Amino acid sequence: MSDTREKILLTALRLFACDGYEAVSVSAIAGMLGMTKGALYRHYKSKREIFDRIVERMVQLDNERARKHDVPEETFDQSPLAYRSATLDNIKSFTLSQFRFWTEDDFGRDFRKMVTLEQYRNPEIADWQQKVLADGPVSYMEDLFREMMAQGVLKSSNPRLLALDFYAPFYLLISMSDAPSNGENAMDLLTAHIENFIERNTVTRK
Amino acid sequence: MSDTREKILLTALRLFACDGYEAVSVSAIAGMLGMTKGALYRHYKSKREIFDRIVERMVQLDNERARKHDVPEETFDQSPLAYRSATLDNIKSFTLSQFRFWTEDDFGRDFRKMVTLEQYRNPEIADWQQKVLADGPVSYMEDLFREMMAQGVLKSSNPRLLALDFYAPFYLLISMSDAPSNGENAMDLLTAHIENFIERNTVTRK
DNA sequence: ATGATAAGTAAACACTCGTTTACTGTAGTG
DNA sequence: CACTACAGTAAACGAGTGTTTACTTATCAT
Repeated sequence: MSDTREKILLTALRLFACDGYEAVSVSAIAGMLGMTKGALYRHYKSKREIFDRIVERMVQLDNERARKHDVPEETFDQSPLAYRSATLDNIKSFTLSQFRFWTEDDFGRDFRKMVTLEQYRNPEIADWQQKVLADGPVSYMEDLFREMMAQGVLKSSNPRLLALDFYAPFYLLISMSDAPSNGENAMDLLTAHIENFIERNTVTRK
Repeated sequence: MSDTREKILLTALRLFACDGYEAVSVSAIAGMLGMTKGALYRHYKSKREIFDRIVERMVQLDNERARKHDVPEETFDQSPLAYRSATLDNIKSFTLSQFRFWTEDDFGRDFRKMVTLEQYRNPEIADWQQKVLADGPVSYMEDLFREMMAQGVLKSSNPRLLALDFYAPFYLLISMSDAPSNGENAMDLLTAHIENFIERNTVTRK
């Protein structure tokens, strides 16, 4: 069955996430699954193919999550008040969900770590890292905040700076959660940051 | 002369910063310097020793910079007003100087990248990364902000959350500066962030 | 039962790894 | 000049790399 194929992919990802692609040997992957490396080549035609299938899986997963969590169009037609609270709640829950994925979900966490280790020698990976984890989210939030300022939901200010203020703690807390010691209160800190951010930047209603 | 020894160290660091320690071969280091790997062993007794000397150098450099940029004690005796502006100016210039070091200085930038690539398999490196680049600066700023709140320089709020708000953009902009495309305006964005932060959180003087 | 198909092992392949050894210049000193 | 110390080369070492090959099982439909 193709269950072995899946186990190989996940085991390889776990090792790639810790040591990097080059430092992980085919023998190590096979050995961790209790088989010889010859058997592994029945399921993948090369070590590189495992890596490519992992990336392919993440791209697919990312598209699904983007389609699922995209801002629903119907909220635009609602009243400004409902739109405000709905959008802010959406942003908060979406952000926390994303954080959980990159820090607690096995595939998300391992893939993010692997990307971290491969970013400087693989241009495709570098692009992905910027698009999904660094510059991309900032630009996305910038556009969203600019729109919300125009609608009078957020106080007027520099939308790019505001996006940086909102997203940067998300990014730093991910890195801090990689240290085994202080990985527990990261979610609480992020939640407090988001609520603090909303309270400080929302137009006070009458 | 020991000039060759220095060239080996810097060349190895450059390669480690791109590909990671394991993925860089001794032949590659020697080849980049136009010599054979046998000659390299006249200057270092092993590949690992080069790595250790690099870390040793950074520890020493870091101690020097810490000693140099530490908050001068005399400012504590000055008037609250002078203390405030002096401290805030110090924080701003210190932060910008640090940012330049990690993004523009060859040794600082390469070492930071190498640390990024080795953090998940080297506990010593992981500790360093947290202490110098992630959790450490946040805790440091937290203590500083708590003190400044007690002295009435900053508005009262959660000092840890405030430290996160201040430092996280610094951390994210470093990552963004690694992408070759958008590495130019990072300093400007960081400057704007700091000025914005100071303006928003300083107690308005009469 | 028989043949086919898939999944596994063990060994070999050519190559590279980090490291060591034997040898070659070459500069400086008595 | 002879001697020493150093910096370099070329080659070999054993171990490990990704990959291929020949061979062994076990499952399963006809």
